[in-house]
Amino acid sequence: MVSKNLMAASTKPMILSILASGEIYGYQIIQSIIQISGGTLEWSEGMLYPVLHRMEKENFIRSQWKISDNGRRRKYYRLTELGKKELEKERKQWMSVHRVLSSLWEPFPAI
Amino acid sequence: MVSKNLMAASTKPMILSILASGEIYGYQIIQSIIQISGGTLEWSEGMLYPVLHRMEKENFIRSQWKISDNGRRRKYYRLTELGKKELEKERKQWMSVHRVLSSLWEPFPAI
DNA sequence: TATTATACCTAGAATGCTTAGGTATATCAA
DNA sequence: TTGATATACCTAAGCATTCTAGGTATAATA
Repeated sequence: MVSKNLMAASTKPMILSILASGEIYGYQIIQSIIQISGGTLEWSEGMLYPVLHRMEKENFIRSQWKISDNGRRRKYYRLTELGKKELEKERKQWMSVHRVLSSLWEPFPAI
Repeated sequence: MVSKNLMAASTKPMILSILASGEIYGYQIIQSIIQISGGTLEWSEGMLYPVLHRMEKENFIRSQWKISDNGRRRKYYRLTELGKKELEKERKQWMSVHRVLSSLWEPFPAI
């Protein structure tokens, strides 16, 4: 189980990162995260969709309805140019925090 | 500048980590973080003190007033046993999220 | 004597996730 | 054919938590 705060901080970069490798629909994003994390991250639909909607409003991603082979309607998302830049920002931010934490956790912290 | 969400997720583990190496007072925690991060993380007093108070209420840390050499009163904090366990939890959670992000960012993600 | 740095505190605004619901349809077993 | 399950989407409102913007007090310095 991952804390609320950590969830909140990681959803956006994760979604952007997943979308960086191509189009994908919401429900599938959840499955991917569960799979990649080996079940450690328990993403719910209720937390995913609002984030997707907000990111679309902010022009980081764009959506398109499609009908799959089995007749289901799915909303596919893809990254915009702005979204690619945002991903880079998020990645840098995450890494800068991670570096600080790492240096605190190392038995012999860097000077 | 680090996003609000990422701030929210990292303050607690950072404070616990800093306190793991010994007693320290609030104002000094801010200076440490600024120094360790090379100025990347801009911690304010307004965000630190409420977190310290909450963590003390939750019994992760304990405080004690002391008078420094120059006569200033300072509130020193130290980790409790519960706080040490909490730090371990936080560290594990952070790493599990970091692993997922890393695998998404690697050009050749691990199978 | 005035300014700056140190050192603490908090109310309330703003933000934004999570809970807890909801709809609709395809598949599959009984 | 009927019921259960999985798929696939959505949202209102509660709740938690930072951040803004103030506040107090004192030592050091100009």
